[in-house]
Amino acid sequence: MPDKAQAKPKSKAPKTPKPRAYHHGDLKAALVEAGARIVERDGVMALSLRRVAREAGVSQTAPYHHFTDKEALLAEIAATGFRDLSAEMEVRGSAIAGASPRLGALGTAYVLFATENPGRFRLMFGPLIGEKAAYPALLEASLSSYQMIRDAVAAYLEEIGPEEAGGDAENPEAATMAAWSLVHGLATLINDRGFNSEAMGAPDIETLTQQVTSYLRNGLGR
Amino acid sequence: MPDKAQAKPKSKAPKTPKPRAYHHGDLKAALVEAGARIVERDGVMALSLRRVAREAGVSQTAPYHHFTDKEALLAEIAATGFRDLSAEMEVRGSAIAGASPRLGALGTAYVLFATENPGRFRLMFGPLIGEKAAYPALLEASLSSYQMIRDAVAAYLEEIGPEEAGGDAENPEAATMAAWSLVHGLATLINDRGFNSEAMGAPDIETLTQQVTSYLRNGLGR
DNA sequence: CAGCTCATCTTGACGGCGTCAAGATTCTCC
DNA sequence: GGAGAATCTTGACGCCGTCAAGATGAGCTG
Repeated sequence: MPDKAQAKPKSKAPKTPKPRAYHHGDLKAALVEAGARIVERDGVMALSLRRVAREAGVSQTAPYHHFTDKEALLAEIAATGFRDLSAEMEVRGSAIAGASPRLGALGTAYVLFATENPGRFRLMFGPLIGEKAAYPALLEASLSSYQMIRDAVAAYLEEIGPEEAGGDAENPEAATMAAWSLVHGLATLINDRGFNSEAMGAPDIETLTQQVTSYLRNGLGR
Repeated sequence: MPDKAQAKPKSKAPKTPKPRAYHHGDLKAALVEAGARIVERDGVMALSLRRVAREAGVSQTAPYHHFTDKEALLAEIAATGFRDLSAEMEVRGSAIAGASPRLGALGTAYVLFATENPGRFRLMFGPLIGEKAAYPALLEASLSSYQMIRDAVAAYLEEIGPEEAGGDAENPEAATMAAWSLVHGLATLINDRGFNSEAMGAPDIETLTQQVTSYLRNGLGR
């Protein structure tokens, strides 16, 4: 690497404005990105720390200066998955007026994210990360996704009114659990298909999701 | 290298009534059993082929005479999981009259199996087995579990009558997908908890399951 | 600028892993 | 009882996660 002689604008600031830029630039982010690429390309089981380091162009032990162990790197990749999931739900849901179709849009976004990013989805919920709550960034990102669904469920319960929603209007946790469970189970079963996904009469994933989630909406609203 | 002049097994049964009893007795079943024990005791990630062999008292390569590779052993363990799941659903559901409570009993059995056998449950649906359809025994066992749920859903749709069930009475696949998705997602989320399972107002898993599945039943029946 | 300090990255090594190759042991069957 | 196949063992290879020790370069203080 010849020219890295690029000097930063020393015009000011004894403090570096960038967070960190030592030898590599930003190896931590590069490792997360390389890991996510491997997971999606070759599957969860093909991801090894040495492979990630190789893909990032550094030695095998370089990651240990940014992550305490392999699991910590996996947790960071999973956290980016939750952030992307939240972003996709935001994109698909924010433009839609009406709590019921908005809830359906969130479910569609959830299932679509899972089927378009199966590697990271398996990482986010699979057993490769033993204690997910041990990683604050992962916990926060997952709670953020949870709250997006919870807010949509609460808005839906409020829209249909208290006499329809029963006591759930004030405590939407159980209804949220049902909604998340439904889309999460559907996404998991689609991803681990091979069982018989085409056997049912649903042409594509989007309509299948709406078909399945409609059961819950009808149930929620009585 | 020192003396292994230990007396050989003199317990010489002339005719083995069992299907196969060569050196070990029935190593294949012993390996599956040891593997399931390790998975439940120490988690999915702690299961290695060498460890299973050690636990069964044989050398590291002995399993290769009964399974083509590690994944094949995992698939066999997962298949026993599906068989046990079907058995538990049978036990809980068969004694119950009425399609609606019977469907609820199946859901409860499903979630209880997942929470009582989290290791095997993760094996059955996690990413450790790449192509699940590549193992006939696993495929058959999982299809058998699927059909138990499908039959219960179909019976329920028939009980509530065609005008309530809509067109689903003749093709219960979508409704089955919804039912399976709901309990499967709930089981997964409970097992990977640490997020916030106690936050909602459900005391134990059984009532939580009934609470959540009641949404779907109300939805299915109108 | 000199020099210190520390974060960063490297090389080398250790034990455990999945799996193959080759040899030893034991069962089945004629 | 002997042939052949099934079963199990020892040994080895390369990849893995991770630790220890050293090299390199950035930023701070004087």
